[in-house]
Amino acid sequence: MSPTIRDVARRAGVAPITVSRVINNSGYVSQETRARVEAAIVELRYVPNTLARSLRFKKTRVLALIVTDITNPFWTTVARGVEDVANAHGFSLILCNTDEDEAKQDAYLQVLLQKRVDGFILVPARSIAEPVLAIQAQNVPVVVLDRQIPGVAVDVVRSDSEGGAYRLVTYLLALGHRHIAVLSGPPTISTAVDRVAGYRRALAEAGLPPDAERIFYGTYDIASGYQNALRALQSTPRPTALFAANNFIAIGALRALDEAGLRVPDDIALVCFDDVPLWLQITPFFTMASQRAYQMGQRATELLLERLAGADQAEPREIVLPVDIVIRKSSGTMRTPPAAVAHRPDSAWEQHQMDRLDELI
Amino acid sequence: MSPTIRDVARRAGVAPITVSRVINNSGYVSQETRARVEAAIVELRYVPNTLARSLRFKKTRVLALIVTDITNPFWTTVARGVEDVANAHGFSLILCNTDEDEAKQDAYLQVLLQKRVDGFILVPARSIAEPVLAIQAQNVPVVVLDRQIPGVAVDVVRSDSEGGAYRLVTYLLALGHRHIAVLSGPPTISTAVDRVAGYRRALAEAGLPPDAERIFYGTYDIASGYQNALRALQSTPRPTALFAANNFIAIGALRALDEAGLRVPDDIALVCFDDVPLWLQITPFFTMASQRAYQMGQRATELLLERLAGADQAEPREIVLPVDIVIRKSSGTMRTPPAAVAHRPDSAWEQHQMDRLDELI
DNA sequence: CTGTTAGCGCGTTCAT
DNA sequence: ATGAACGCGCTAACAG
Repeated sequence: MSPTIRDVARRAGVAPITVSRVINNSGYVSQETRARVEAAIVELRYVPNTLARSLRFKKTRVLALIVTDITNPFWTTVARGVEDVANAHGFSLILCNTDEDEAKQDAYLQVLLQKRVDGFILVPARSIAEPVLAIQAQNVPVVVLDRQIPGVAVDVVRSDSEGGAYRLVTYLLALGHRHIAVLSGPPTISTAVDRVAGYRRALAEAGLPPDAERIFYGTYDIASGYQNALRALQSTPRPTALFAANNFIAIGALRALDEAGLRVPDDIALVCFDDVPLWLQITPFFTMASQRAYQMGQRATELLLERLAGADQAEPREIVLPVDIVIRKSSGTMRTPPAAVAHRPDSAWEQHQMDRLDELI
Repeated sequence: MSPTIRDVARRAGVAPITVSRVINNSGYVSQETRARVEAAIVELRYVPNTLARSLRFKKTRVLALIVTDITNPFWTTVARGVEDVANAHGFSLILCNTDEDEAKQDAYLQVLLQKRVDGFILVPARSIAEPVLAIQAQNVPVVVLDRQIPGVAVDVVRSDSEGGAYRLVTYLLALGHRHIAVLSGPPTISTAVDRVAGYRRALAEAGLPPDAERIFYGTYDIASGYQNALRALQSTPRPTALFAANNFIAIGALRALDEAGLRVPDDIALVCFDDVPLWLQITPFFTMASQRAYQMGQRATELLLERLAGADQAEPREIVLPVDIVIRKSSGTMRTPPAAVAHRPDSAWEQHQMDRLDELI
């Protein structure tokens, strides 16, 4: 069907291997034959077959990125970071979406192993060892992203969830809040647990009694945020501030508060983890702990590429990126302004968007 | 390195082809040998090599989807539609993002052709024939999504941009607006042109003079929406309504209006094409022409799979999906309410999200 | 029911 | 500077 290296060779009156040399710039080829071969390639519209090449090399130059929610801008930003680094090194990327569903995740893992991708960047649907071990059993390098998995020797890139939560809640406490509820994600995921831990540390440090705690686990989506916000409002005394463990939870909570007739921040404060996307920041609103999403993707890919380049034996590394506390309106007026960190975009794309806007303003 | 069919065969004391038959459930294999083979597969953690299989079959069972902006929820929704249908038919999906950059697009096309994907779903960065012809030259089926390309025999799935724009602007006219500006995308892309065409038809039909037209081409991003909104505000008399040709343009425009001290809809109306994502609809706000994004992805994939299934010779088809006009707050109060179509989610996922919310409300 | 042969497209090894 | 032979992992076609 489509022409092969043989067809080109015949056309140019040379041996297949000569065509190969032309394509790959390997070995010696005279100017003249090279020209003939190149002409034949154009005439036949020859396109090299990566499949055969990969079979030969046992390398595909393809990486896989498995995320849990492709509709969340946080993850698409991470994906851009991964893709940019991968492409810069001549790797393609296959992006897969699990919806936090373990069955879907495991199905993808199988398919990708069969495709012989050179490496994985995995956001595990649950903080357990099995999927990582399954990959490692095939001698394929893997980097775990965003979440911790206890007891497994594997590279990890994540944000300081505990610290970010701690600082965010501490800020609320500094504003005078004494009844703060946390709306978290699934207790099976380390980030959800870590953010609760940061919350608890802040409360404890402030000397609040244990019964001040209002902890609501759920899932990392809008519906859960809505539901748990309603629950939180039932607790007595009613919280004066809500801490949402991710952006979607915050959006769901905002809707619940809106329906309950509560204005943010006048009637109740609302802060969250994760950026809402740049383009929701029409009027900067959410006070939040902003993860460096793009950078997370970059660093994870760099780690993976290092493994591929031969750092096979090196000790597993854990990279914990800092979280930026961004003070805006949803937390209300502060009495003693703490040191606020300005929002700093970390993707070229995001930077570009902001630059374009800045030029115009 | 990783075990092959041969290793399994040796272990089980059979010939390689027998292992193949077990794996693929093809041909006859006795219960007993099957059991031995399966045991060997488990012991060796054997994973079939898709590369070799694809080389043999000249089929990869992989589809490629090339979109122009993966950060726009419209496109991730489309991608879900594609992926769901593809997976249901045993196909994997490679998702690529071009940022409306032709060079990036063409680079991806080359890589994907080399990977021998079985088919393409392409959102062309520009409405020109070359990229489609390049794919067809390799005898690979391709479906063009969202945009028209004049003079090329190819399957197309798109929305009725002209009609949607017409109805949206007609609605504004019915509200009494006589000075309406349109903020569109690149004149090189059919949707941007079509939406302007619908706008013009509505104006003409209302008997407005040609000088009532206020047309601003740009790009499909926030910065462009911001910039063109500012320009539009300069025209005299100042428009009383803006029509943004996509969601990101609307968001940029909203920011411009905010900075200009204009409230929507009290001081100026703002309507747009494309959904803003579900989770921006905290308080339903934008009046818009909503494309059936998920369905677009589905239909495109179905068309592509039909071609793969052998409908090779069939005439090119063009599927034009209707656009739903959704009346909400950003257009202001109406005097004579037209027949508004309720927003109807068309993805299982979106439906799920809404159901969960509805249950709770 | 099971095995042998051959070839998918490419590139390394070793000749010439 | 160019080419022949071989094998990457798998399976269709044809024995047995």
